[in-house]
Amino acid sequence: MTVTLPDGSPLELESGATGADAAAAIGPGLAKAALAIRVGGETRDLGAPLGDGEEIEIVTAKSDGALDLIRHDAAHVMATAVCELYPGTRVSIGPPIDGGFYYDFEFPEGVTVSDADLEAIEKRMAEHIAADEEFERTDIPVAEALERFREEGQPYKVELIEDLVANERVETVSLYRNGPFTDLCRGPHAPSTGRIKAVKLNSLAGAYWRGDETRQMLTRIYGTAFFSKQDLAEHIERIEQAKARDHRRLGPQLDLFMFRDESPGMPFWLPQGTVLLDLIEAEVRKQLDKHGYVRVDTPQILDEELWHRSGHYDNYRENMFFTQPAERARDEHARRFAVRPMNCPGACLVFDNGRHSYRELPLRLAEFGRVSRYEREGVLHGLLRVRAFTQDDAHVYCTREQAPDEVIAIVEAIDELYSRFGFDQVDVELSTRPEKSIGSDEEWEEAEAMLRSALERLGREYRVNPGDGAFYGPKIDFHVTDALGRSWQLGTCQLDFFMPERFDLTYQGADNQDHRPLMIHRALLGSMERFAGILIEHYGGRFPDWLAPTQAAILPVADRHAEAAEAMLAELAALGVRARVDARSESVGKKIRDAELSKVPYMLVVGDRELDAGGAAVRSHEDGDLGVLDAGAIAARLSSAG
RNA sequence: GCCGGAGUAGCUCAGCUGGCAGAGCGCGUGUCUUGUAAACACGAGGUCACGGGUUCGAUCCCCGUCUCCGGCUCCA
Repeated sequence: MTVTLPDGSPLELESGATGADAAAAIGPGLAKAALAIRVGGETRDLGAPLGDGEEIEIVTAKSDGALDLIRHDAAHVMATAVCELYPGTRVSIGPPIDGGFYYDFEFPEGVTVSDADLEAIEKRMAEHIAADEEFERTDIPVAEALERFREEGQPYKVELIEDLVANERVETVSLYRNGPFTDLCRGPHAPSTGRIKAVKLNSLAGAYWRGDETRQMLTRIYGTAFFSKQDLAEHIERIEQAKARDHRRLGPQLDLFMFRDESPGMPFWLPQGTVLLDLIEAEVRKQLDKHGYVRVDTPQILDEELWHRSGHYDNYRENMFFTQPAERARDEHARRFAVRPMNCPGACLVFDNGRHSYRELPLRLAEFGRVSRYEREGVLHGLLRVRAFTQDDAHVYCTREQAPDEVIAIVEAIDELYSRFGFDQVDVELSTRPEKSIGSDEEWEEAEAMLRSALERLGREYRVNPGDGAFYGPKIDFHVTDALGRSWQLGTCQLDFFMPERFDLTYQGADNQDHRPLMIHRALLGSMERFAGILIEHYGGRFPDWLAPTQAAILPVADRHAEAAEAMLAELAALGVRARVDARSESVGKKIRDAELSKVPYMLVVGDRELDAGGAAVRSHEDGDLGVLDAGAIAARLSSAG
């Protein structure tokens, strides 16, 4: 028979030949390097038989997806080690994931495994890898497999097989054996465990069986595997780098913000961080002005009744803080209040003030609105998941005809704003009706169609997230990719027919009749604080000149230069430069070092020579020595960079 | 909320099998008057997260609570 290689050339093989035979026929080097075979894009075991006329490709360490293959192998090896060390362990699933693999186990009653035990598991894995055990596939009938796993006391495997039968009507399943361990597995696998050249177990975590909160909590062990020790070392190095730019570390280090036990999940912004927030806000305001928004400011505490009207009480109560005045705390008939988790009801009350003509629409009400949400313990994460934050929120009231143009304008504002902060890749997601929601199917369909058509008019590619919309309407979410390649959700644009209904909002049309406006909820950055956290990580705390909370550190050489340094500070401040003076009795070297560590982009040394020249010796972190410049030249350099 | 881990000076961390609490940095004071990534000396700083228990005696062992870290679930 004949198969075709990737370069189009034919390869003659005896009928019944396998992937391994094909690799051997091409050359002994390839035979040794071969891990699997790809047939028409589908990866299979090297031992799988080939068919006449198939297009094949030998998978080696260099192929796409090869890492996933050995990481999957490594997951099996880990399960092997774990089952040996903890007899009676029930195994579940162990797939490769981005950057590594995991396997979920249920340990026998009374056994707890902790990070300290990972070393022993790793050691046992190393023995199986050194033994270079083969991965051996067998296909057996479902009935036989069920019996086998029932006998072995592996209920998770039994459940998986039962689901395969129910969902995919399979009649046989495949088993893979390596050494003493046999697992239900679709494959494919490399020929043997020795192909894993470097493996490391990272961490331990609880994980619900099948991701379901109501089901058994399993113990997940995370690890990673590579084709060389060096690749592993580089991977560890990358993780270290990500740690170094973690905003939770940089925030306190650079005096940007802090957290305190007195208010878990609610950041305290320090003077330096507040400057950063103000700078971010200024950029948002530019977009507001450009796109015809007016700003409002509404209360954070509102009557509980309002939240019943808006639907939040029914759909969002678990995440809300409630509050009442002390003297009424015990009076069950007293008015009850809630701290707002969203700004929209307040905006609706603003719209409800007075009568509106169709000529006023679209009415774009923007608010930097502080919201508070009760997030469950265990989900808080630095600035990225908090209990109180400021949304760069806005609610656009418009007619149905106006809505598509409004959505398009919002997408454009988002693109402009993100690129200002160095994010050029923006991914768009459309989320549709969730289970817990209000309104009719027809209205949801109309709203979803409206969002789709706006995206299509923009020629934007987007992904659909079924069931992920807000309870009052479908939404478009905007994601950016940061300097480390991680994706973050920022902005959102949500269409809402229902809130105007619930608040009985109307405008007077050209026909002199009352009409219901449509409402668009939108945020460009989402949470100001979260965005600041993302920016800290994106730039690793080393902000561009225009965004640095402190742009220049003025460093007097000796105590006698302090006065000149203060004069320079005043001059720069007048020119809009954010500078500070380091007047400590320390050496210049020390002051430079401290300024560098606090990631100040410019250091201005003021000594006898500079006094004569009427300026400061400028040292830039980026470009080094810039010579002596006066305040005007320094300010010009900073503003041109912005 | 769930699983695993952690909490010692402002920060980073050491502290053996239970026996009076330690370092570096930072901070304060003094000396030096500093020239492009760390001058020197001295000093102050602690309810060892909090509450209970075991013990002659607890930072250390046990129980509970709070917070943080890695995940799971959740993220409207």
